Amino acid sequence: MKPTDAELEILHVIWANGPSTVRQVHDRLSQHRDIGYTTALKLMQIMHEKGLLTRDAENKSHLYIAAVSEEATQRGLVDRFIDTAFRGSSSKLVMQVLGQHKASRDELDEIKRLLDSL
Amino acid sequence: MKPTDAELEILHVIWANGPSTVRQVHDRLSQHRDIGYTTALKLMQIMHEKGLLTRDAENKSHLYIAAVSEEATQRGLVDRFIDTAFRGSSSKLVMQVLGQHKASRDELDEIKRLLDSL
DNA sequence: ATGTTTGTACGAAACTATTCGTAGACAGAT
DNA sequence: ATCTGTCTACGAATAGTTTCGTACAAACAT
Repeated sequence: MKPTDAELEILHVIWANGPSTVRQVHDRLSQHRDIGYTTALKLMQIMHEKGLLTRDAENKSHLYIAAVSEEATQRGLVDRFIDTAFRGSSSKLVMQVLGQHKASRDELDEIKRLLDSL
Repeated sequence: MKPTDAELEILHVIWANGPSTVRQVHDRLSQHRDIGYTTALKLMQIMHEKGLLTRDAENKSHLYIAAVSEEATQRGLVDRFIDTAFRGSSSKLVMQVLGQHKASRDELDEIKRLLDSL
């Protein structure tokens, strides 16, 4: 249910580009780090078994499709992260992030708008 | 450098209670979940090897002391989390958290104050 | 038709995290 | 002295992740 780090990398590629072949995903990943083609393939096969990806095997090169949405996945990850790293305190996490990372003025404004609506 | 989930559990206990024996940590962890005494011991020994804990071995029951601060540890975890789960967008993470988790009015006010100061 | 490229499938190695059993040291009680 | 309880140390089983080598099938080019 919880994607591993390597699985998340692949999900991000597919979320960004839509349904993709192993070749396409591997090409993308290779730009950032060393990873063998069969490694990407194996990961995507495992993700298929786990239900993270579905696939269309009509053509020789199968097309892999995200079976989980970015939103829902991130929600689950955030939940877990708040529990393990911040013992359940979401506001502590927010304070940490805002104190640490510089967001652009636009982003800050967007956050402020959201805050006012709560 | 990056504590695992089980290691974080232990760090949280020690951050909260100060230097502790294995017995004390285990008693605390047992309240929440099943965990053998020797499992806690082994984890804390490994954390000692890794440099996450130091220890005072004067007495028979060693006293384990956090070698990393809660702040610094969480900062590292957040950095990594933003990268892997949100591809570097800290504001997306904040939006997610605020949209999803209800913080108290006081917490929201505190966050707003922080935002205004940025 | 044969060799090259491109793909999937399978299995295993390397690594890490988690778990606990067993052994042995040591202190205190009888 | 010996028994009991508490502690550390050690090692090993298990499970999950990440990695890739090897094998084999299919498509394509010559």
